[in-house]
Amino acid sequence: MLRLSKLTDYAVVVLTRLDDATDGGVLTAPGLAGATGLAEPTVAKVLKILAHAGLVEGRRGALGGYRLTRPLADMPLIDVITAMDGPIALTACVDNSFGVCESESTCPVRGRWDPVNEAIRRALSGISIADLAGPPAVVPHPEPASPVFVAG
Amino acid sequence: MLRLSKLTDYAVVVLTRLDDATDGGVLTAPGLAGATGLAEPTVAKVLKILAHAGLVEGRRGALGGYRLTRPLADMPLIDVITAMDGPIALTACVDNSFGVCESESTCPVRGRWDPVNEAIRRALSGISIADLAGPPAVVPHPEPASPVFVAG
DNA sequence: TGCAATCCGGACCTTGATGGTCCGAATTGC
DNA sequence: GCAATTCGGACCATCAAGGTCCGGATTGCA
Ligand code: SF4
Ligand code: SF4
Repeated sequence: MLRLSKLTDYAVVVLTRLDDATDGGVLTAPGLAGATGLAEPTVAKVLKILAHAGLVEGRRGALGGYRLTRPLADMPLIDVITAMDGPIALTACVDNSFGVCESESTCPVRGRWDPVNEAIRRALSGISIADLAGPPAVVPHPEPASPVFVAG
Repeated sequence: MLRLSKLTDYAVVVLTRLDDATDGGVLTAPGLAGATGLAEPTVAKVLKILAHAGLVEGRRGALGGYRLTRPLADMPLIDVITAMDGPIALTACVDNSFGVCESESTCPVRGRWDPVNEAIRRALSGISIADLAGPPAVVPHPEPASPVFVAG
């Protein structure tokens, strides 16, 4: 259903909670688990992946924990999605991938999905995590469609 | 990876092939399978789902087959995705769904995904199947981001 | 110096959805 | 009446995602 993975969803929740203590302090994985209501191993896994992508920073040892590397306003949503779910790729044939699709030779839409991917990437790049956690942002219907393709 | 299902991809392929004979004629499922290089049962399944959604029309009996109900230019991509993969729903908490998420009570981003869904829906509504099958449509980078949220 | 707390990395298994296949029933043209 | 074709549903296999667990490394404290 064009649904992103649960881990990505949890990542956003954890990131917003992690914003509660950004002033030098760190939060532990069990602490975040308790704050978010998620299972501890799951939160730990999410934090590990986020740390691997550089979105959060982990400090080991006693009094260790996780800390944001950037304010949430400077963290676009696409970065989180890319970190958790991998790059945006609606179909198997992206960029220059071969051999993944059985009918790549006779397919008339071979490589035509790239603009669609670009459109979604652009839509997701304009949204930051702060927008998802901030005040009840209103959607003002800015423009009807902003067409991506030029009519041939 | 924010990837839509293969069936949706195949649906687009079948639809573009189905456009080859729209002038009253119909195409059979095995014929389309041969033209697309996909397995016959898979094509049949795709056509059944598309027929159920009203995107194609099936005629039974001898000399039966499938036919497009609309030109591809009037068939936005989101209709095909909705027909195959169901409605666009990035997370479990869409609109007014309860009980699906375990941490729906303590989640700070509860319901905040709806604008994101809207953004993607809008991006996908501006693209038709004809754009995917037509000439090598150029992407002109119309606007940088077209922000969905208003800065609070 | 020893100990406890915490992150780190990987491997493992379980589950759910998806993809793919098949068969019987209904319908239409000859 | 017969053959051809779609229609509808059920069925099973496969795969990736979700979730869990353990050992090792690092840091602060007594
Ligand atoms: S080659 Fe065609 S069928 Fe294969 S993944 Fe690309 S668009 Fe889909
Ligand atoms: S309530 Fe929160 S955690 Fe649950 S699906 Fe919605 S955004 Fe995700």
